[in-house]
Amino acid sequence: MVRQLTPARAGLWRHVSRMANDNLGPYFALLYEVGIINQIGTAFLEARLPSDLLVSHFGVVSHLIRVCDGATPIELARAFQVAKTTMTHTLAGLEKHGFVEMRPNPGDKRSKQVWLTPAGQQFRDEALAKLAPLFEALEDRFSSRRVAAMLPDLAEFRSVVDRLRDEMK
Amino acid sequence: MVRQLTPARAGLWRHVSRMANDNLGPYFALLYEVGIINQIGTAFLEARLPSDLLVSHFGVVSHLIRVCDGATPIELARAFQVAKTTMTHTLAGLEKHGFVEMRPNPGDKRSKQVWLTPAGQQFRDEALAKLAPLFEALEDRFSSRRVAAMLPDLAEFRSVVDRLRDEMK
DNA sequence: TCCAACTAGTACGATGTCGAACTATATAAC
DNA sequence: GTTATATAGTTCGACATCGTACTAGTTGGA
Repeated sequence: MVRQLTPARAGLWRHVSRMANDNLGPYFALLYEVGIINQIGTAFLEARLPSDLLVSHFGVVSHLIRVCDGATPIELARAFQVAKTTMTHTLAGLEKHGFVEMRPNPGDKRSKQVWLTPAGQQFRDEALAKLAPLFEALEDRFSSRRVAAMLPDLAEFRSVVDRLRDEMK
Repeated sequence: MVRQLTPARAGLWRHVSRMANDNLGPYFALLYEVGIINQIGTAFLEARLPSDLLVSHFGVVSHLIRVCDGATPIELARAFQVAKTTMTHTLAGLEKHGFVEMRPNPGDKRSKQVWLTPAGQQFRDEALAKLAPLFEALEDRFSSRRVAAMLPDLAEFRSVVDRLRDEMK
């Protein structure tokens, strides 16, 4: 999962972000930073997962543990904002590994429920354990307190963009 | 390019971000916000591009205009942090549209140079024009000044993670 | 000079994600 | 109750991205 090309880390938005002369610059710059952080974060996690498992698999298992076990595939698709066909694919992978179990939804015969298995629990625990030293190293260079301080503005911006997206659909 | 599923906008990291009880929370929460913003930003732009063109095409053209016309494919691949095979594919698309022109690199017979055509210029101008009203709407709800204020911390975090990534490779 | 190691670019196959189309079930309107 | 519409999930085909493997050309050290 590690990229063939190592240097630079530019990303989609760097270039555009230099357009200046108007007020678009900061928005593009934000998207630039955000794109890279997302990319690196995903790559970090994925490099510490079994080779045939992706961040999406980790995410689903985490969701079942933390938010609600027995969620339906469509709920999961919405939670992760992916197409439902993509969730079908992801769940098939998890089922093949024995990390989740699909059961019929007693309240709706069209639907199913996704339940975590002990193996799925273990998968998530191990992934988190492998991630720990990484976050310790991070803490030394950019404290979680500083990150926490950035969160409110970032969340508000996200929320604004999210609503704007729906309105402009 | 508009998603089949509209609601929620959760994303990869929400779930994990609630693990609490330790200092990992803020990091995961940041990755969650960042993932969504990136996703929405890309979808916004892509929805305003001709249907068979992606943000990557827009990015390459912007790069040629703003950073350096006549760049080599490998330079572009590094700049965007994608595999060189991906850049080959992207450039083929741009060439098919007549937006760029591939010429031999006079200094290295293995290599090529990518040059923008007038049509490529126009493509970028039109894309930016379509984007303008969107950013005006944004300005009303979350000013570019506020975004600019967020940038230094975000850029530093990005830089830290970027270096960490190389060290832990 | 010559050869080993490296680099630029492409071809190919694998895989993840998507939208469209479909089946089965649910819901709402009449 | 019947029928139209909406929803859950799958299958399928399209396509973007990736890694591997290859060719052609470059570079640096014996």
